[in-house]
Amino acid sequence: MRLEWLEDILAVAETGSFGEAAQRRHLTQSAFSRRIQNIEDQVGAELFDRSRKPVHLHDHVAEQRDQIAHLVRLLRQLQADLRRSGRMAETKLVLSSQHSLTTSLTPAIIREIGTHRRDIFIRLRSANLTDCFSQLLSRQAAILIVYRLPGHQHPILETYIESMTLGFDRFIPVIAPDAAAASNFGGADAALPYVAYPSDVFFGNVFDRQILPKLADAGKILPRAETALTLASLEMAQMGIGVAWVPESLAKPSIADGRLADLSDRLPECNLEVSAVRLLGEPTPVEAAVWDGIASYKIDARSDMSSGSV
Amino acid sequence: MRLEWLEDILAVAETGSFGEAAQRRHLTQSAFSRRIQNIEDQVGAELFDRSRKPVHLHDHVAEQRDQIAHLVRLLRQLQADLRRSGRMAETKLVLSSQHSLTTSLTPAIIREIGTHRRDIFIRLRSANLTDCFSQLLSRQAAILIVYRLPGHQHPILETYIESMTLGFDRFIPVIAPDAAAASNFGGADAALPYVAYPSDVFFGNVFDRQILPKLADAGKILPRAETALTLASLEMAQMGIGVAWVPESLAKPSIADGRLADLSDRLPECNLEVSAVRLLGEPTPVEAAVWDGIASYKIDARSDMSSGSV
DNA sequence: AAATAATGTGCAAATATTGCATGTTGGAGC
DNA sequence: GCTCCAACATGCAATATTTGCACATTATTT
Repeated sequence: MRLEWLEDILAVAETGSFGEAAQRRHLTQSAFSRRIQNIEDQVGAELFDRSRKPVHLHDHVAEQRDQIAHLVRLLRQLQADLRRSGRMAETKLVLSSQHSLTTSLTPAIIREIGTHRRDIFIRLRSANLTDCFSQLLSRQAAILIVYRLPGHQHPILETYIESMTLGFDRFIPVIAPDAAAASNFGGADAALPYVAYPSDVFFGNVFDRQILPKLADAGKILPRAETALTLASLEMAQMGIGVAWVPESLAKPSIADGRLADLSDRLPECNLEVSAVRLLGEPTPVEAAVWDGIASYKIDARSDMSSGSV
Repeated sequence: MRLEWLEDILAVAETGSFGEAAQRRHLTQSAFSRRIQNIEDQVGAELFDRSRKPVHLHDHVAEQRDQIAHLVRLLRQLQADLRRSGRMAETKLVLSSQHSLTTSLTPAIIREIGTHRRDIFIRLRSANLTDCFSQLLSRQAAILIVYRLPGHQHPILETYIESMTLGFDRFIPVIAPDAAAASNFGGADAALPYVAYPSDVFFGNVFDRQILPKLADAGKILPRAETALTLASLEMAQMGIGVAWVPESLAKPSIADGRLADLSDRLPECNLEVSAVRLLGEPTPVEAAVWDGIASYKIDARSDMSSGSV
């Protein structure tokens, strides 16, 4: 198995044809065709369905597509790590943050640490809440930056982890200003169109437990779209698809320049806490330094979080 | 980056020389030497220190050794999955069990499911407790078989998971029979030699919290060896290194044929619960079937667990 | 039943890999 | 410091793989 092969397979999956994939891989179509044949020989199975043109991924390959993409990332990373030649051998650290924080608070934190300790190299990963904790448990990440509901627990027992509150944020309803004007959210006539989260992601949970119960008439809300990504939800709100509940820090720039209206005075909202998490135990010196750096960066998200670059 | 290359690097890491590694990789030393040079060219960094003979891994490569081994496993697995050609596309499931259960109860469970549903293919993974939960969170495993202390919680909040008690086991002290006879465990004269677990693994925790407090004189125990693996601990007890606390189900065969003596009448022990765990949410049909199969297999570990093959 | 677009194949040139024989080099022993 | 040996590198020729080009084949469209 080779990284090249995985990239070839993904190229076909993404372009939908050998010809286009060949272009992308900088090969003639014929050479590419035989490369695929070779891959199939080596793997020992037919990967593509040639009974139709253009070719089509076999089901068992499509199933592995995410895994293949994941392995491509890991292999590239490994190559980069091997090449890095240990120049900063003992001063690197993986920090994982929840997607919705990766574009708001986390960059600011990393920048802050960078100003204090130029010798520390931080690799930022972005993932959903459970993946973040999964990375922490498997020590693929040393520190997490995640949201949590004030007064609630993290997904992992506190006996395994140490956490630190960095600041506060709000989960607020927003919508495109024209759509806000056109509709009467206080009234009970029209159903409220909104952008939903799947209930198995963090903000889906927050919505179900904190927002839904506070809605005057929960039956009168109408999911118009669903996405697991907060950024996509924000985008849909801007497009006027419906109301989206998002972290205030994320919506702040859009609200400031008028692309979004804050509806938190008319619709329910709730508070969020931003916290840093690490495993209990003996931290490495770098980990301790970064942890302390983060500690010195505690801020009030409501005023400062949007200062993180987007 | 290629799987072959990773295997080459590991071969050098494990054998400590190009010559031996070449043999293991079925190549002449000269060909192997140039392969390594080629790998270094492609990666863009020197991987081995040739200033001494035999060659020596550079630090930044040694650091990545675990990651490389991990990637080798993932790539082999991917190849197998691609080759499996979807013959059993929708009827496979990953079950992860704590190391100490992988050799006792888990095989029996899998065998049991196999008799009911020949069409289901179960892939068994073995890992430590936190890795098991990490796999569950990242959906690399659908179901876990793990120990837990009666009345205690799993490492992950119960709001995310569903668990089911399969049976009971005991965490008991054992030692080689001759060593047992030679020493007076009731008396307070001699320090008690024992095999310790690191405190960051599950059984280390169990020992610290459940066994240590019950020892008459905790100062009088003397760690003679430390291992994270229960099986290694069992082995050391058989070699007479000291007392080892292990799950009764694991020690049962050795106790039965006289290689180990059960000291639970003279030294503290505690109960363990064996449970199955899965994520809350909509299970796939296969997952539901396996869960039900496991449910029908609830047993009393004290009498039946050792029936699992070793 | 063409016409067309997508993929496969024969062939020769270019590259890459290997084994064998042999050259170099670190380090252990004196 | 010298010698020798084991460990690694390299020259070379044989072999295997990969590629582009031109063209054949096959599915889809009209």
